Amino acid sequence: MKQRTDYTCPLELTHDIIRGKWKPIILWQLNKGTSSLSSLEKSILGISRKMLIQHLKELAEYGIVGKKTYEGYPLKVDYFLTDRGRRIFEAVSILQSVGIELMLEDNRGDFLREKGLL
Amino acid sequence: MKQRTDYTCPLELTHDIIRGKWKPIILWQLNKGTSSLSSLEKSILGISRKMLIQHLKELAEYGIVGKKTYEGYPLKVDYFLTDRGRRIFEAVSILQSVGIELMLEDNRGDFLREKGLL
DNA sequence: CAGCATCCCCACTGATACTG
DNA sequence: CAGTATCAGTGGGGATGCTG
Repeated sequence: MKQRTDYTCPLELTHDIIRGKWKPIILWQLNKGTSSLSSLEKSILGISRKMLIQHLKELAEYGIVGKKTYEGYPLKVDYFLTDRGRRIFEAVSILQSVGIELMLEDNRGDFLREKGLL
Repeated sequence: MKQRTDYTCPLELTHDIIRGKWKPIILWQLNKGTSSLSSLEKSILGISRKMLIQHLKELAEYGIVGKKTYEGYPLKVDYFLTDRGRRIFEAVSILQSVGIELMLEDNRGDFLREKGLL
């Protein structure tokens, strides 16, 4: 993600980092314990492998996610939330609760039930 | 902002709403009490009037900001955070603290001092 | 002071195919 | 299974000028 050069506030820096379309849902899945590329890919509706990797890399650059690579075949890599990632997750968690509220108002309770959120 | 059609999670809905480049800083300024278009414009470095209005409108559509128009000339309009907006502000507030942390690590303490954040 | 209309660019994203 | 490379589209956002 492109970073702006003039800031009014530090929050713009963080926002530029997590603006990416899939960033919050990636953090959400990581927090749930999903840790491999392929399981992340399967758990996130509509994401492509390219974007998944790109977003994970950006999140790692800013110390929001960590990565552990294991030796040998088949290849195995675990992604996880860092302490900082867990702090950002708190913000994502608020987005989730507001999202549920918005969907309820919009008569999308069926979706929420499907997902086991109601 | 374009909304996706397939969701893994309600948080993606909220994220699509606040993804806009200036949305968080607008919420931040509104929470500080900045309420008119022109004062918002002046307080946010780099924003254009077009984007400011567009983002305010989108935030209003989802009940995150409210708008009060006064009669008479000169025109006067006040924007403000709704209850929902204040909840989202909690998330923005987390972004702010992480942003400060990131800037400190990146030796940008001078910027923070200029802004009175240190 | 508040807000709308247009034109235009490029950054973000998606699709597809290939490699260790 | 994890990751890279390339090409193409599109819509988000910047600039500018006009209106109530």
